[in-house]
Amino acid sequence: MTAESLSKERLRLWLRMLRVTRQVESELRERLRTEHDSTLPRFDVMAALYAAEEGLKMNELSKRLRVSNGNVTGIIDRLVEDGAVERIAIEGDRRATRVCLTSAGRESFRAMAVEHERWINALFEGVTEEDAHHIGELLHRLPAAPHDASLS
Amino acid sequence: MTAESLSKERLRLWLRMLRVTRQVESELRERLRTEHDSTLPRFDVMAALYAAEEGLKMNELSKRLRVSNGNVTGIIDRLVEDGAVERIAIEGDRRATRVCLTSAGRESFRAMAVEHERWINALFEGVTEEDAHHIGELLHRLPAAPHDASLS
DNA sequence: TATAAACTTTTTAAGCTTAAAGTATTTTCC
DNA sequence: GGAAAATACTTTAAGCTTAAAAAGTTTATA
Repeated sequence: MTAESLSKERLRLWLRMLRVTRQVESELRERLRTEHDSTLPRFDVMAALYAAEEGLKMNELSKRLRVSNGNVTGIIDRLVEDGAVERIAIEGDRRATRVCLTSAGRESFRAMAVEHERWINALFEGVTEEDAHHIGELLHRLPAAPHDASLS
Repeated sequence: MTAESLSKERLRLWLRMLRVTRQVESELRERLRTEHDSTLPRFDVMAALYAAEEGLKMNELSKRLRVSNGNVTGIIDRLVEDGAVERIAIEGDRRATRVCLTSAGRESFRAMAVEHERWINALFEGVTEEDAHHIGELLHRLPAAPHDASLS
């Protein structure tokens, strides 16, 4: 195979991945909106906080989700308004704040997470366990393989 | 395998796809910005217009890119400002407009497209032609497989 | 031919996203 | 101790994104 055709094949693969990912994101966004009055970014933030027993600092959240600092500030602002999250001062460092789910936030997340997994399972109906495993392996060879295992 | 573990495996696959896709998008966005003073949405729109000899109506563009009408309006507004695109009245239907790349727009897109393919090829360096082909096939089983071949 | 329905696009309001600049605080190190 | 650098976060400006509403135009139909 020529380098030419390899390059084209990789480009095709990328476009296909992009299309599938956008479609799934769009479905998730729609359902979070209509069924939970929420959004995908909010869900992502809440998932990260749910997994962290003691909450996270803003910059940890930002690193973990790979989004900008300012972006996290805005999303947290809104989650605080909604009563799902609280900012807690950190002893001995007045620059930073720790962010935690409130118990209402935890409850709300649990409800979304159960459905989220159901939605994904349905959307990926055509994918067998073997397929999933196989694609997963191949994805490791793609960019952004988790250099930091804690982020994957 | 239990339905339980299949569901978990699919969820893991989704999260991995999402991570890879976001990483690649982030790289592309960064390079379009620094090297071409452009953005990914602009690139997508220009790609669609480049492929359409006679340009496209706004709603065709919107359908093809799977983004909202209002979104397309804004992107086209900015491309028109930049002189990359022009709106052309359609004979016999004063509701619609046809949108075309200007020759400056075509030239600018060509330059970006060449590099874009190079970037993807480098980012997907670890993927052989076989892999690419294989994942591509599997992706057909995922949601949003092109029901309309003209959109893939 | 009216007028209702459908279509095409833009506008609006709200939120997400980034990079860059700004503010405050802590750490480094001379 | 004090200046400089690093760190943590927020603000700002610009653009992307959506859903819903609005405005104008065309088509269907009664």
